[in-house]
Amino acid sequence: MIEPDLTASETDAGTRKVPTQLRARATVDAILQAAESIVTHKGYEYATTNYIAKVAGVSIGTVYQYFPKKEAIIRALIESTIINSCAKMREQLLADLHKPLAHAMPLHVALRLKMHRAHSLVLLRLPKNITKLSTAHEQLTPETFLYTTIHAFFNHHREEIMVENLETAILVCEYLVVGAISRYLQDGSQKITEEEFIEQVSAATVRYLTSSSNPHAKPVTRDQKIIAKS
Amino acid sequence: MIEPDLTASETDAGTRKVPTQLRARATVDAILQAAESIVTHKGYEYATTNYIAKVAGVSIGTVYQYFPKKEAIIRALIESTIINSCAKMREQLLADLHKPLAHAMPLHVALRLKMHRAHSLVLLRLPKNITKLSTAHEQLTPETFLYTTIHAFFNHHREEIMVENLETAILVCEYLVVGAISRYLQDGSQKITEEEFIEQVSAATVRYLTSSSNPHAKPVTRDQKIIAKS
Amino acid sequence: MIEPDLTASETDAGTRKVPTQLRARATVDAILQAAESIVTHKGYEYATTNYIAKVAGVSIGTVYQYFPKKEAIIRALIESTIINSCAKMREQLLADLHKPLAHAMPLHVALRLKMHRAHSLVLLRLPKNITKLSTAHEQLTPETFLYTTIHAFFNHHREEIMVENLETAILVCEYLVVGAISRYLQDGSQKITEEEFIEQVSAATVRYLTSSSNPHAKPVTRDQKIIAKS
Amino acid sequence: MIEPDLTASETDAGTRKVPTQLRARATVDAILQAAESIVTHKGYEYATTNYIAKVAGVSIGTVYQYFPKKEAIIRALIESTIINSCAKMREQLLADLHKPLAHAMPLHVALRLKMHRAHSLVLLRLPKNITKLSTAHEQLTPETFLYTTIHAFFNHHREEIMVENLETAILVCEYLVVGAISRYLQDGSQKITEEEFIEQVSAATVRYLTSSSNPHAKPVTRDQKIIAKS
DNA sequence: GATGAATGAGCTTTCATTCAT
DNA sequence: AATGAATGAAAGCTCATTCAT
Repeated sequence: MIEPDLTASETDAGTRKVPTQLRARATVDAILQAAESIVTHKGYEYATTNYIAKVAGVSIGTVYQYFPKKEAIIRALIESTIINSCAKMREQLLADLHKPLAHAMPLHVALRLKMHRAHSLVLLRLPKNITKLSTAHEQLTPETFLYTTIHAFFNHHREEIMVENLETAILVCEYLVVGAISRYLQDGSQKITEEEFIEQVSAATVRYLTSSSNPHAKPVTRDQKIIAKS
Repeated sequence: MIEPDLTASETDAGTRKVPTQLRARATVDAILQAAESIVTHKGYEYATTNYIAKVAGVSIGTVYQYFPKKEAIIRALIESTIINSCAKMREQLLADLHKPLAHAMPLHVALRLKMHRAHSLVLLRLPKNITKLSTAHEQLTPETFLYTTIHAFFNHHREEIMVENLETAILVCEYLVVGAISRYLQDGSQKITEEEFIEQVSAATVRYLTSSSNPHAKPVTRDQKIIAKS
Repeated sequence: MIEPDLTASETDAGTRKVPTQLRARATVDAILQAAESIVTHKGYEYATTNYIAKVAGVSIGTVYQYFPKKEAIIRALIESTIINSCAKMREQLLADLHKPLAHAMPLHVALRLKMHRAHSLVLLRLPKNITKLSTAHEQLTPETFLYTTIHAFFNHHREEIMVENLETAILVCEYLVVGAISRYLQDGSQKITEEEFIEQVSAATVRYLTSSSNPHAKPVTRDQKIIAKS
Repeated sequence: MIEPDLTASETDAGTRKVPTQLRARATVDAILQAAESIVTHKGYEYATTNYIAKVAGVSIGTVYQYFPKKEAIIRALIESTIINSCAKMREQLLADLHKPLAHAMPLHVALRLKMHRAHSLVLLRLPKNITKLSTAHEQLTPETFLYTTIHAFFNHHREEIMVENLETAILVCEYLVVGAISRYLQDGSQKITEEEFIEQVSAATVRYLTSSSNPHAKPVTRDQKIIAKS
């Protein structure tokens, strides 16, 4: 197991509870890491409780001391992965708030791709594929967690965006970006480099946002389009 | 497929074998339909062989007469679903070949959405989530089945498309359209109507294809395209 | 397993379902017998599903083909034991209907003792000790099953019985007889022979029934008592 | 018991050991009370060692400091319950020694009912249902504990009792009274009030004891008794 | 002594698969 | 060919017990 008193020196005069809690925390982390590792590298069907315990280096009894049922392990895994990933994405979104869309978007797509690559199965597949989990996880999605920040980000670029309804724009961008990343990751065939993928998807998203939403109605856009088309 | 030349034998001048083979075909279909129904309405975890047999109205022994293992049922289900769906899409793509992109794309997105809605789990989730199946199904995807047709379709609209590399354009469009549809279907929240979704995603795709690859250069892009194309 | 076509000759022209059902019936019986044997000879705590299957000579899967959960095995065991035992007791009670109480009672007590000896754990201990079973088995007791017959029996001897309230008499007799038998069987110490036990308990019951219910009020009885006491 | 001479050591002139032992006594009591509470209110199957520890407000390690195995907790619980209950019953039996049977019996039945109601599961069910305990507990029964006193009580009423063999009379009375109480308590149906139950069972017992052993012989019985006694 | 995290044998139950009929 | 009873490896989970702190 992981060293139980790594930080014991700092609270040596503290209660006995501290090392206890540290040890427990380490155990929980080991279990969650084992679960993620198995799900990612071998597939959800291999994530049996006994195997998770084995990989985590603890006994099955210990697993059940911290998680009442297998479902709870997966739930916790999804939760912590989403929270961690979203924290990073939120950070970046805020950092890039003042950059123009065309600069910020590729950075955002790149980070999201990185996040999804690292936790692809957890972020994309587990929540919706395990029927038992679905109900409880309807709001536990990266989208929900990021919504406020994304909204702020889009709002900050409101003038660049030609789509009338901002809500629709946000939603469709989410569908496009996350959907494309998801397909890209699932599609093992290396027909396109990561850099190009990021560039193309960002470009598509930015164009979607910055062109007028109705290409047949708005004169300004129409002109652009006519030019492009001619 | 299990009996690839079954329809061929139907023309065998009414031997005693025909009704037998017809019955076999009916049994196989019943099993596949039962499997799809269960996967779609109850979830993959409910698709046990015994339950599939029950829903199909045959005995478990019969199921194993036609499919050597459970995996084979799922494989056949995916295969037939993909083949059927792709046949329809191919048909439409060819029918719309002569319409401008901006007209054809929404029709295509709408049909794909319809196909995925009907067979969402089969088309999107089963293949990649059942680790054991993945290996054998790397090429068994709608994309592979549709590739030639899609390529023809895009080629036919080559002059409308500003993206230099057509392969890239095709790939990215697939990622965007299928990805977005997949996310939309998984996202139960009805934040956007189907019509609007189709319109927005089509618009995004068309703009991606028809805008110049460098969104910052104004009219020059058109020249670039001409240059690139010449 | 038990010979599946023992009686096949009689229904040889019958459906294929008959041997099937016979086989299934034999399996169910084997399971129930195994369960009773284990509960009786080793104790309820040894009645694990795997061990029951082993003793029954079937696989654990087979057990679960006939019983949805362990509880159901025990339930079925109690049920069939009670039904069989009560059928025999009912028969005897009716046969002895016309004998005077003092003759019929020892016969009844003897049979009940025999029944309880054979199925002591099942009849006496399982139903009330397994918390999960209690609820469903509140009316599934030998008393409930025998009530009508016992009532008829007592009614037939109404004139011999001095207890005013017949319901009370029946109830108290049940408590006394079954309770005493239960204690006798649990008490391994052979301080009294079975014959004497039967005689004494019968005597006690008959005296309880045939003496006046209020020894202080009824003159006839009182006289008897005064005589006895003097 | 675990500390059989604890009360003795309390007189040890207040050494440092006394508070320690007092605490130990309190801990043991807390554990036993927790065990009884769980067995009584939730059922034996809920009496896990961890849960007992929790209810007792001590750690599982502490439980195992006082009891080497779970069995020992149950054993001690039965023991202390029996000892306490029997002490009370012995007291009353001696107090009622000089009352006539017909007066003393209802009082005794009432007290026994009260004792059994309070500790029904412990007194009646635990000892015999836990196979592992049975062996060691063959003599650890209320009957064994009370035997001397009951014998004295019956002996004191010897002239009232018509049953020739006093040992038999005592045994059968125990079977009848305890058995009936046991059934009455298990039978949740309130078909009879407690008062009436006590009255009826007492009456039955008294009649059993005070009637001649041959119910068909009229007054002769008395002579028999005199003969038997002389 | 006291704590409670950790252990692991063993329980209930499921389900893909086999095989006698 | 069709049936469905039977199989048994393996899953999820419990709980008496141990042991480092």
